[in-house]
Amino acid sequence: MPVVIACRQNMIAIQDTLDVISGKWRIPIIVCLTMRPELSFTELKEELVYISAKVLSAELRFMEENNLVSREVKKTTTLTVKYSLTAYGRTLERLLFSLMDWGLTHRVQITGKQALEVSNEDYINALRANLPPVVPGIV
Amino acid sequence: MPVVIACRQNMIAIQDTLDVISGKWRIPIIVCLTMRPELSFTELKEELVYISAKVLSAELRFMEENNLVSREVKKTTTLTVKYSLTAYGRTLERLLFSLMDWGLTHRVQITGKQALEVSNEDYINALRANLPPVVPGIV
DNA sequence: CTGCATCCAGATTGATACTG
DNA sequence: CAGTATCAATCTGGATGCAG
Repeated sequence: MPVVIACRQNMIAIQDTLDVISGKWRIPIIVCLTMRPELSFTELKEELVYISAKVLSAELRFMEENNLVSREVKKTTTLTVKYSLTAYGRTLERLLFSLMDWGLTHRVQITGKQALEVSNEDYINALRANLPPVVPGIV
Repeated sequence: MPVVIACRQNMIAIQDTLDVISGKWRIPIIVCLTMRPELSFTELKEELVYISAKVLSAELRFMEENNLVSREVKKTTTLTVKYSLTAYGRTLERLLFSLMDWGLTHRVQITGKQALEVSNEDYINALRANLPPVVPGIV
């Protein structure tokens, strides 16, 4: 039996996790909500700089369905909605550190340099232009 | 300063790792080469069941450029090329177990069931139809 | 303010056919 | 056997405009 069939349960589990954290904005959203535990839709949108309302909305709903984010409507004078990570959502933190550690090592492995230095400006431009600020041709 | 800017170096590191392991076939390829440490192009293609030669070729070259896979040409009577994980490629293993653990927990969290049972046949059909065998609407 | 609907562009993956 | 080239489909993310 092919390995890809025999190991399917394990690979599906890995893929499930990747599905939850893949995409252009999922990691940034999680990091924002980690650093600033409660944010409104507009605050999140400003933190994320170039995300569109449609995409932010879709991502937040996806994360809600996955129990990672809680959505709380505040009925003050003006309607606001507060988003925050659930306790379960915070279990992703350890995983993100593991991913970060490997990624930092990988930069060294591939480029021989200690870390990638990206200026604020370059990073903002990369976000706008929809280009990841990575070493061209590698990674 | 927006969180997404202030934390850019960390997020880039996470994204670097995700870029290396994301995509339909990267995880399956790594798992195949873990279970069977040396495989030819055709053997790999058979293990992966529905991958096309073009995609397999592109993925292997990408992984070679990232030092994860080594490519060795054997000049016997007939040309064969053996692929295997490098020592560096095997450093991904720990990460994959972390991803797998979270994914298994996630299934329980979302569906309330201990694990997803997918038959060989269903999994093969999903590979062919280009559909991940996941819970519809969730994950 | 908080989103949804529509339409659209670019990237990813695949099918098919062909080469050294 | 080990790929490459070309063309097509599908998927993701985005721009714009509108509504509760």
